[in-house]
Amino acid sequence: MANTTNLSKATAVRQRAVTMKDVAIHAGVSRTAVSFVLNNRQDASISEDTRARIKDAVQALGYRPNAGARALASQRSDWYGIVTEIVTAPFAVDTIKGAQDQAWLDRRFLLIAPSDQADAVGPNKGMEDAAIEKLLEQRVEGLLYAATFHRGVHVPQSAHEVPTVLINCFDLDGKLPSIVPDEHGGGRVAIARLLKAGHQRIGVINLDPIIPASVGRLAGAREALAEAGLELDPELVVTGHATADGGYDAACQILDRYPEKDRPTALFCLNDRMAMGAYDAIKERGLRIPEDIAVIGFDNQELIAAYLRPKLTTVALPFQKMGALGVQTLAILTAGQSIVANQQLVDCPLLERSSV
Amino acid sequence: MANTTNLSKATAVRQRAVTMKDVAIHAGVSRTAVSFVLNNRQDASISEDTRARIKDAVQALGYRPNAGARALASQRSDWYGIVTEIVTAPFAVDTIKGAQDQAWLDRRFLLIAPSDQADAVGPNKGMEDAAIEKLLEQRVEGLLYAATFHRGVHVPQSAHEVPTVLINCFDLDGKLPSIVPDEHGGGRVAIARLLKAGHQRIGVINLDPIIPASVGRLAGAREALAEAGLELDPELVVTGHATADGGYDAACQILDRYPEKDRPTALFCLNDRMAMGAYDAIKERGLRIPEDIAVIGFDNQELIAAYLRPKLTTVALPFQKMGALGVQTLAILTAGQSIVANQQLVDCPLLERSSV
DNA sequence: ATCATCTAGTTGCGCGCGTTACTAGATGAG
DNA sequence: CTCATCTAGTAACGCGCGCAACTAGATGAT
Repeated sequence: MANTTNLSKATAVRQRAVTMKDVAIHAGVSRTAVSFVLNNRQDASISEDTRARIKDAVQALGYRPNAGARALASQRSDWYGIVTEIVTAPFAVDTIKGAQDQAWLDRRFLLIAPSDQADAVGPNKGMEDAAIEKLLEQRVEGLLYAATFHRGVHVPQSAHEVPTVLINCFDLDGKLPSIVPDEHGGGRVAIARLLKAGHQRIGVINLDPIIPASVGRLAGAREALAEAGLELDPELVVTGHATADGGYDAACQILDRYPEKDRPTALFCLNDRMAMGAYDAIKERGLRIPEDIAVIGFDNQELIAAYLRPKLTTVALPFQKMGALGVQTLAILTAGQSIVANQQLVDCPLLERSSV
Repeated sequence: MANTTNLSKATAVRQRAVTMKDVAIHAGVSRTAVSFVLNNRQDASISEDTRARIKDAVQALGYRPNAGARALASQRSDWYGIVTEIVTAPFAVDTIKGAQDQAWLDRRFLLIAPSDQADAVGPNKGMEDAAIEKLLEQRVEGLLYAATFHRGVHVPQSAHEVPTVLINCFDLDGKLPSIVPDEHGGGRVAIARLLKAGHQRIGVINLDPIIPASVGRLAGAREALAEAGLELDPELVVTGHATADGGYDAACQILDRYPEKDRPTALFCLNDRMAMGAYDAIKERGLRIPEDIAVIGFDNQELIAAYLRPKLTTVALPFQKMGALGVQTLAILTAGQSIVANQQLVDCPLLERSSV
C-alpha cells in the first residue's frame, strides 16, 4: 500500500492531503489514538505496539499535520508576527534572523509583515496598520515591532491586542516593553579601546545629536574619558550627515583644523558609513590607518566594516540578539507571565578588526 | 454596546476573539448571511438593509476574520512560502521584499522560512528540509526557493509536492521553473557603457570562471566588444577572490603590469565588493576615478555602490523584480495554468552613478 | 461472586468558517 | 384559487484536529 501511495503522490500532484483519519484507518485505530501518539500525550495510554503501528502508518502515508486545523482546534497558533521595514533597512534582516532562529528553537513560526514606513507619521502609515491587521487575522500570539534605528515610536493601536515587544525602539506613549541596544555601554567600550591603545586626543564624528544613538554613545564616551581623567574636547566633536559623504566632510574638518602635533590620533565615528568616508579623508591626506590615525566605528555594518581596508574595528549593534531576546520575551508574555523590566538593554560588543 | 466592547477590549486583553457568530447575533441574522456579505458573494441575495446592518456589526464588534479557519473551510490558504538563507545574504532581503510586495498586491501572504544553508550539500541540509516541511504543514499553496548567488541547485524532494519556482538559481535535476538574472545582457550593458564613454582598453576583474555569473557576464562583454570591432584581451582578465581584498589584488596586477600608456582606462569589476577594493588600488596610485580610470561594477550592492566615493556605476541584479516575478509565476501555476518558459530571464539594468 | 481499579483505547463535541441545499413568504400568471 | 417563480434569507454539513468524557475488558482485592 505504501506503493500505491507513493505512486499516486508522484503522478497526481494535486491530491487531497493525507489526514489523521487516513492514518487511523491504515493503522486500524481511532483518530484520537493517532492524535494522542502524535502529540505525545502522557495521560493517554496507548500500547507500544499500536504506537508503533501508528507511526508506521504516518510514515507510509506521508502524513503531514495541518497546522491551520491544529491551531483552530487548540486555540493557539504558535505564530509570532514581526513588523519592520524590510528593504530600506540593512539591519532589519539581522533582527529577523535572530528572531527567526529563536522562534525555530521554540518550535514557533515567525510571520514577517512588510512595513515600508515604520515611521509613525509617514505617508505609508496605513500600510503598517494593514500589515498588523493581517498578522492578527493569522492569529499571531504576539507581535514584534522592530525599528531600523533606535528611536521612540507610536505603535498602532491594534498592536495592543496581543502581547507586543518593541525592538530597537521604545514606546512613546505607553507601556509596551522594549529591547534596545546599550548605546551608553557601546560608547564606553569604543573609547576604552582607544584609550587602551594609547590615544588621548580623540576626535568624534557625531550623528544628529538629538537621537538616542548620539546621546547614549557620547555619554558613554564621556564617562570612559572621565575615568581616565580626561575630558571630551567639544571642539573635537563634529556632527556629520549620517553617510559616507558626511563622514568624509566631518573628518576633513577635524583633520585640517589643527597642525599635525595637535591633530587627534584617533577618530570615533558614530556609525560605519561615516567611518567609510573618514577613511577616504584620511587616506587622501597620506595618513595611514591605524598607524597615524586610528578609527573606530559603530553599528558593525558587515558590508562596510568587513570590507574596508584595513578592516574596521567597530562596536556592533546586537540586532540578532535583540531579535532573539524579543522572541524570548514574547514567549514569557504569551505564557501569561510578566517580565521583569519594561526596558531591556542589550550589550554592544566591540569587534576588533584592524583599524585601531 | 460599542462602548462595552471597547471597554472590555481595553481592560481584558486575552478575551475570546469575536467570531462571525457574534456578528450574526449582533446584526440579528444568520451566520451564513454574514459570511455571504463578507465574501461578497453574488449568487446570494441579501438586501441592502441587512447588508448594512451586518457591516455595522462588524465595525461595532471589531470583528476580524480568522485566516486559519477560513483556510480550513475553503481548502485554500492564500499563502506562499519562501525558503532562502536569510542573514548570510545581503541580497536575500531584496528578493523577499519583491516577493512580499507582489504577494501583498495579490492579497496573499508570504511565509518566510529560514535556511542557513541553501546549498544542497551543506551540513545544514536537514534544516532546509525541515523548513520546507514546516511550510507545507502550513499548507502553503506554492514555494519560492531562492539562492543568494546564481547557481544550479538540487531542491529537496518535498518541494515538489506543491508548485515551486526557483529564484536566482536553476534546477539541476528536474523540471522546476526558474527565474534568473540575464547575466549576459548585464555584461553587454556594462561594456557598452564603457565603450560609449570612449574606453577601448578595458580590464576585467573576474569571478570564479565556472560560475554562471562569470560565464554569462563575460560572454556578454565579449559580444559588446565584438560589435564594436574589438576583442577582449585575455591578459586583461584577472580572476580575483570575490571580496574587496580580492578586487584590490586583482586591480593592482592589472594596473602595475603595464606602462601608463598601455594601461587600461577602465575596469569592469564583476561584483561591487571587488570594485570597492579596486577603488583603493586606484586611489593608492594617485589615479582619479573616473578621470584616469573608469570603474563599473556589478550587483548593485547598495551599501557599497551608493557610498563609495565617487559613487559606483554598476549593473544591478534585479532581486526585487525576480521576487515579484516569482510570485506572479506561482500565481499562474497554483491557478492550474501552465507557464510559457521554464526559465525566465530578468534584465540587469545599468545604474548610472559617478564612476564612469 | 462482587466491586473497584487499571489498561487501552473510542465516541463525540466544537474550534471558525465556506458552502450546498433548503424554505418561508411575496409576487405574478392563468 | 392554484401553481410557478423569485426574493431573502436559514439550517446543516464538513474542513482537520484537540480534547473531555466515556467504555469494554482485564486484573486484583475482599
